[in-house]
Amino acid sequence: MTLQPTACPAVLPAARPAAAVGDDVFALAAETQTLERDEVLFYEGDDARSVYRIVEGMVRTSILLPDGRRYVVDFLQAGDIVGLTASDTHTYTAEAVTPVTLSRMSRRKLDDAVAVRPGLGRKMLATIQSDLVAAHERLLLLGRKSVTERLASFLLILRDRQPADKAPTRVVHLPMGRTDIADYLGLTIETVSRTFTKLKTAGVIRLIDTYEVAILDPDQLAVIAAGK
Amino acid sequence: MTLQPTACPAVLPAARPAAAVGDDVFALAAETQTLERDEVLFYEGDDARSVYRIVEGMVRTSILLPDGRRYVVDFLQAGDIVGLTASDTHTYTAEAVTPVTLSRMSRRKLDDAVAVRPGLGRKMLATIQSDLVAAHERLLLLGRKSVTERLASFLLILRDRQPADKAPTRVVHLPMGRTDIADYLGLTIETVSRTFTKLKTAGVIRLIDTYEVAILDPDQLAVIAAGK
DNA sequence: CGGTCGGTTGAAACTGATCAACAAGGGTGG
DNA sequence: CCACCCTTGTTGATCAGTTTCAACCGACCG
Repeated sequence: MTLQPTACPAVLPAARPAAAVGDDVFALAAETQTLERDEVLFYEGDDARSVYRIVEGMVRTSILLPDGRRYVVDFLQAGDIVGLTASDTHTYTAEAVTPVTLSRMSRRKLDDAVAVRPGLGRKMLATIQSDLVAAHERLLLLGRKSVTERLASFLLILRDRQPADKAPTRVVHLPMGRTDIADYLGLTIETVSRTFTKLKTAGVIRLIDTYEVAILDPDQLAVIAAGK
Repeated sequence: MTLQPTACPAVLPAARPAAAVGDDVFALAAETQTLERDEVLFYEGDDARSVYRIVEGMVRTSILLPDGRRYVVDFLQAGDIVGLTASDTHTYTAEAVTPVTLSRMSRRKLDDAVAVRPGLGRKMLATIQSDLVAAHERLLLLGRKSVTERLASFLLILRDRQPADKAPTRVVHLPMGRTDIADYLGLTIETVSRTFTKLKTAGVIRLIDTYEVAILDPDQLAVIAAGK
């Protein structure tokens, strides 16, 4: 029995260990649920009665400051788990960025499953530890990186998370709006927009449309993301 | 069997569940090690062969960007665990802020202990989940809070982590230098210094000396930290 | 076909960084 | 034991980057 059941991604745009927790468990006893665009799955502070595994679509998790400032914790995709927390209430709000399909499982059932299968607990531990590493990388990004470096990092993160079947991943799909990106990177929408333009002018990317970016010079983008 | 073995701190300056993992295990089979001020415990990238529990003193964990920009991940105190990672190499550097005493335990031994005592795995899970919640709060802080809000939050975090025996916690001890604080809050030392002065001038705190701050108006400080 | 929403672009204001000087300790060597 | 130096923190002046305010544009919808 070991503490490192899965290898941890070493590079900065941490690839998510897709479905690390969900694979088996959610097959057992989960009901399907769907969400419209912008529909809320749960609010920060709600009782954490269920855990969800995303089947399709994108979910955004966020935290609000009393005066309305918002911070987007993460964008979650197919295979990712939402709502897993040590607390008995959710620490963030979860909403649908696109139409979403997900499997819901009661907290109780998941706990039972963990009791029966110790390997599951280890998988959860590994998943959360990799989330923590990703959070540390985000902290470095927010605390010490310039706007351009942040956006470059963001594009690379999204590219590396994209479904593998879209093989020649030169095109990054951005299902979320500029406001979401701004709240994820700690910026304003205007600055995000300007920085996209800047990268475009520099010849590093091409803006196919608002929700589609072509990476023209991946190496250069990586250099920028790494920090000058 | 449940996923929430310990209550999760609800308020923002998350109190650390002191020694959540270490209590029992490190009593079994650990050797003591000491560090001088600024001595390195391990570097980012080193093999993660051991896990440490701090007995006394303060340790800082940090990550470097290629060009020298630094980000302080956290300040760790007596009871906290250092070096616990899912990866087989450390994802950050750990150094002594003050002279430090710690218990060292090999990764192997800890793994064995976890195998024998399933409750231990759950404790680790809870500890890491609370770390993750703390990381999310830091992300909000770095992404969306002003300088004054950040420093106020920092003082409250440190106050709430202080040993309980120093009961009327109106005085916060800052073992670390201004550079460390700046790298923790994503600022420059000049800005940190100016902001201390600003809070002092506002009558919210008093600077006893460089390493000691008296909180004159805790309510006001909390209001500032919460975001205006 | 107007209205609304989200995104882009421009100009001005502001916040925090940078550059620079100075002060206060603490340690070391004469 | 004292003088000096080196480190760390504070304060001031200027600068740069990002936000804010504002206008405009295009797409989607009713």
